[in-house]
Amino acid sequence: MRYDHKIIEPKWQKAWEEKGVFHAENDSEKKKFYALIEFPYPSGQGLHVGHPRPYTALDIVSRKRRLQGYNVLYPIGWDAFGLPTENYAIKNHIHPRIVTENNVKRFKQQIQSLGISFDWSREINTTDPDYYKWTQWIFLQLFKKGLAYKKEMAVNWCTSCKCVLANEEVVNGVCERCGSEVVRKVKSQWMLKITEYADRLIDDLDLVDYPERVKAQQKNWIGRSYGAEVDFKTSAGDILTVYTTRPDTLFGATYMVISPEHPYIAKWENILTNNEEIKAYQIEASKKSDFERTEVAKDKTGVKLQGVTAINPVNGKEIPIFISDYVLVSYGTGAIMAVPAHDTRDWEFAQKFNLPIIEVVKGGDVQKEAFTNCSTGIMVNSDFLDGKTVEEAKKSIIAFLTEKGIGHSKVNFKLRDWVFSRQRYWGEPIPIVHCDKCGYVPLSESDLPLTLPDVESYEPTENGESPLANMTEWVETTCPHCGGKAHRETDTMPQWAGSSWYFLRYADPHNNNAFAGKEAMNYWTPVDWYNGGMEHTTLHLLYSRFWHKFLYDIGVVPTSEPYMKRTSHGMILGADGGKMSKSRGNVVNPDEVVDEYGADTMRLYEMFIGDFEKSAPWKPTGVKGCRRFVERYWNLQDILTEGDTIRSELETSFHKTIKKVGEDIENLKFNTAIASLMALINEINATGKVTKKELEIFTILLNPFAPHVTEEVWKNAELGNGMVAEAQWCRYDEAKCKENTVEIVVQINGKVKAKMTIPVTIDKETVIAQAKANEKIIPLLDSKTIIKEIYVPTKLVNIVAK
RNA sequence: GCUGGUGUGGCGGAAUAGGCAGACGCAAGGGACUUAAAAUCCCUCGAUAGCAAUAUCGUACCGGUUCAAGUCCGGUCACCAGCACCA
Repeated sequence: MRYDHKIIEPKWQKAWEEKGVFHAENDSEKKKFYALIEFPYPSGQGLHVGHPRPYTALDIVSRKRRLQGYNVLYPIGWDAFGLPTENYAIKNHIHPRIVTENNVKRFKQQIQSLGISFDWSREINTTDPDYYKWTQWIFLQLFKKGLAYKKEMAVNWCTSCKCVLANEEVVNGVCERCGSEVVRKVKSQWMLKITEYADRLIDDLDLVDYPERVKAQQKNWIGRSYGAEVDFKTSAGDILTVYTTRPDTLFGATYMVISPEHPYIAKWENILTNNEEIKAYQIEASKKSDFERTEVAKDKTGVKLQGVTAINPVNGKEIPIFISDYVLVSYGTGAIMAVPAHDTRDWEFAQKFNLPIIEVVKGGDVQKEAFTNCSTGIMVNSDFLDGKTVEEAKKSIIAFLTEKGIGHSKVNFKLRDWVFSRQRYWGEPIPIVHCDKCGYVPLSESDLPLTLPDVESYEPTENGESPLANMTEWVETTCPHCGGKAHRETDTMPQWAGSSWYFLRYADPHNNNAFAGKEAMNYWTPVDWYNGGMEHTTLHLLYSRFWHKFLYDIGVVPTSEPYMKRTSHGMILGADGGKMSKSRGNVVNPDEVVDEYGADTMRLYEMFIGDFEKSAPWKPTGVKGCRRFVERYWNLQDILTEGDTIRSELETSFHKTIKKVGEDIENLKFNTAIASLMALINEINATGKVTKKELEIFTILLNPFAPHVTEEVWKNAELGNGMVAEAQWCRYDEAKCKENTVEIVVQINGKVKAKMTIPVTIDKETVIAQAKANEKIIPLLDSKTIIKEIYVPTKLVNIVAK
């Protein structure tokens, strides 16, 4: 019998789909398991071999769970709104809907050829009005709770996409998608108050099982810091409030800095005597993009405010105020107290402007550099704080400030609110109208979905308005509140909207009355295991946790966290070790691999390639090795003999392998699971035959990895007709995982000198006596004194001798 | 600079809880089968010395703990990812 994947694989894929064996049941008594992968963006390029890595990984887990008797939900859909599709549509004059349809068709066909056990009956698409109706519905709830608001502000503007970006979408000063320059632009934008959830987004990470690197990155991004706000009196009469994480160093504050955008500058115009100089600096600062502002980070610039000074509240000293762009208007109060002795930036600034540096924490040489270590220092030059540790000083100064009413403790975050509107066509319309009388008015829920109108041209406009703005007929409408004239919001939602809640829809994808039914969510959520890329840690993953918490707060989802467990896969690189990309010419198309070697081989190689969490280069010769393994397995059929037991000489190996494969799948160690199966088949082949029982067990263990060939062998060997319904995951006997005898090493002074086979039950004295009697050991111990004898059961004997 | 991670043969990578470093696979070399090639099967495969048995060295680098260190501790270097004037 020849192994022909081209016949076997389509045959089983068809059989699975016809029988619906992977359909999850909503009314089930069984235990549930919800596995989730990040649903793909159907791009024009189709899949490359990187895509199937996470799909295959969770497919293995899902298939194993089914064999263990779980009711498994492993769904798929399309995150289909977004710029690449829109740009393609513009270029080729095809409607984005058509482009999306075509791309989805191709993606679907590619994914189906891999034999992933997705429940296709629950397929969703974010661009489907029946779907985005609920995306809009959630937006309305956010609006009603005051968490969606419109604000005129400086935003990130991608010069190529002609569209605003969220902070999370700006990477190294350029657009995350297209790599073009990002500039600051003042625009009126819809914002979501993610900052309201900052604390919970950090604290609730304790409730979930995420990799440390993911938690750390989210915490970092949210950037919580503990400090104090302190009021400084100024000669202008106004109180200037600063935020500091080092209130303990207040006695060392020798000047203050406010950001160039600080509102007091305009307020003080009549008092200040160097307005021209100040204005010139403000203009200079506003011209710089964020990128430039960080590029010149080392060189401090600024202007002293002439005519206004401040008073240090603890020692009454008069200190100058500067403006400088190293102070950001968007963080804290936009103003700082500068303590050059204990802050690197303040130190640099003080050097340049020749300002006094007063040491208040002992431990460094503050004339040479700022001393910022606060774990060891002791307070000096600080009146009532002298002699205290930094931590003690923090507490007592905050108590002092609070008592005097000139300060209080304060928590700050780096996280900014989420800029939520996009000046593009291919996204969910924002269901809001603007009425001159009533302001921003939400559409009634019964008017949802607000569908995207067909437009002639999707081109982004030069003036920064959405292409929808030209659709007068659509834009002009009546106010749902007063019935008067009003116009629709023409910006659309960002790419991340539809993906912020999609996993909920899978629980109940055809529900017309809610985004998902309560019972369905109670049963299926939270997601048990979510695998996705690291690149989404501060984007999709953070956004969807935010939305979910909001939905929890308004009582429409049953859990406060959406995903119980998160794992992350490494990238598949090109054979040259670089990232796969068209321009490098190192892209491998899975279709070719499936065609030449079959989906089972492809899946095995995807998993065998290396540590799942690390990136690894794709090697065509490695694929061959996996194909050989599949054929070796197939050829077991030629040496099949009757027998409903495992032969005794293989018993230990089988039990060990069952244990190992099962555990490795749970721990993302697919590579070693496959390695142990390879080792077992080598051992079987060495005996020249295989019993039916042995083949059955091997087939079950291999099934999650290589589902097609195992189904075929299952049938050929007359084990049954379909594994999904019939097979059960194998159990192992812990006692049988251990050999009766074991080979141990004999060391002298930690170096291996001999090996011997002993029964596992042997006692220490006997082993050591045997070791000393070993013919290789006797001459080596000759004329030496034994100092110590160590026996590690089943491992080794070590004789320490001089 | 801060945070998280990584460093093991020619290559991808293994190595419970400190106990034989290099599992499994790839590549390479040799052999069998074949008219020949492919496929398959068998053998070798960290370095150095040796015909060999064997010996010495070897998990980025330096040092430490231990009978025993890839693994633990202290320090250094390199690389990857994220953040970065966040007071």
